Amino acid sequence: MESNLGWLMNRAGHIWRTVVDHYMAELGLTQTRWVALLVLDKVGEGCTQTVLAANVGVEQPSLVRTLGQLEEAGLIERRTNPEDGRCRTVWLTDAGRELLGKMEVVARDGRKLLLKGVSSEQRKMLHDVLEIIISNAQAVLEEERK
Amino acid sequence: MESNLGWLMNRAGHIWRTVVDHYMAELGLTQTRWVALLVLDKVGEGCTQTVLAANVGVEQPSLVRTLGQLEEAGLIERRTNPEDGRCRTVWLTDAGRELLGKMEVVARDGRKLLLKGVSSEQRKMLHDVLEIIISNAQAVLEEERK
DNA sequence: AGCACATAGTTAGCATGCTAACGAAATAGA
DNA sequence: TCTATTTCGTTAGCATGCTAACTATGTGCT
Repeated sequence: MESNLGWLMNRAGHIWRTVVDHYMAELGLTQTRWVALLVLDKVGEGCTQTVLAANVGVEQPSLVRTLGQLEEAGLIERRTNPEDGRCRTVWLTDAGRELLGKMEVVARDGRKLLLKGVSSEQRKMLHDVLEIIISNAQAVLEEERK
Repeated sequence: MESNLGWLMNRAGHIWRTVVDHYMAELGLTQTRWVALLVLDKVGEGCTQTVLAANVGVEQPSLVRTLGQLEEAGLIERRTNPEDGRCRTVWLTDAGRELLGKMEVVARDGRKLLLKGVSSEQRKMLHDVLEIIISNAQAVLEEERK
């Protein structure tokens, strides 16, 4: 019954990303890159790479590579931070902002397809439960780190 | 509000796997390998590699590598199929079955930690909603394939 | 029977995730 | 003040996912 909830969580998360990626590919973006862009927009421009990595859900070195690619593609830029020489802040370029507009349309359309047959009540519950699970997981990982 | 449901789905699926993996590592297993073993058990021994790959949620070549590793570790074996020379069926060895027993304990404990604070009603709804989403996604991918 | 096509598994090579280790800059403590 | 530690970004190298292409076997059409 609930013995495969973890299993379903994984499948659902993975296949969701695959579907959206299918459409994002038409914009010339790979999964890694559009995820980074969307999260940058969500977190807010000017954040540090560490903060961005944590929100994307990858380790810093993984993000460094992706940001390098996005920078090379002229979608973002990294600026040095006068207040803290260790950090570099991340910003969208005009081209990046323009692309993001298109991406949001794609993400919304994908969401609509994937949530077909799911009531608004269920959506709300899903949202809440997912947040609980993520919070629990973070607590566990935090605890284990010691 | 619901604009980041896809985002949460992904995070939750990913972090769930990370947490369980944390404990599975103590059994000497990597994420890829324990997932394959659990799914083999769920789908049933004697299935073909294609069926197993579909259920694990990876492409065949990815699974081939993993099965090679599991076979080398003496946890599974691949047998030729007398009825269809193209297929090879996958079976657990005694060592594999024994390890699986331990893995199920780990998976159950992990699930317990991750679902803390989630009511049984919410669990049921989560289960149903995830199945709807997966089903929708499969339909979309199927459609796109044409 | 024979030829085109489909299917299962595999191999090769690329993309992307990770950990480990490093340098530069900030911070804390003697 | 100056030394040890922490933090941020990076590089290097390994593990694992993917697609493309190949071989072997089965299937279907003529």
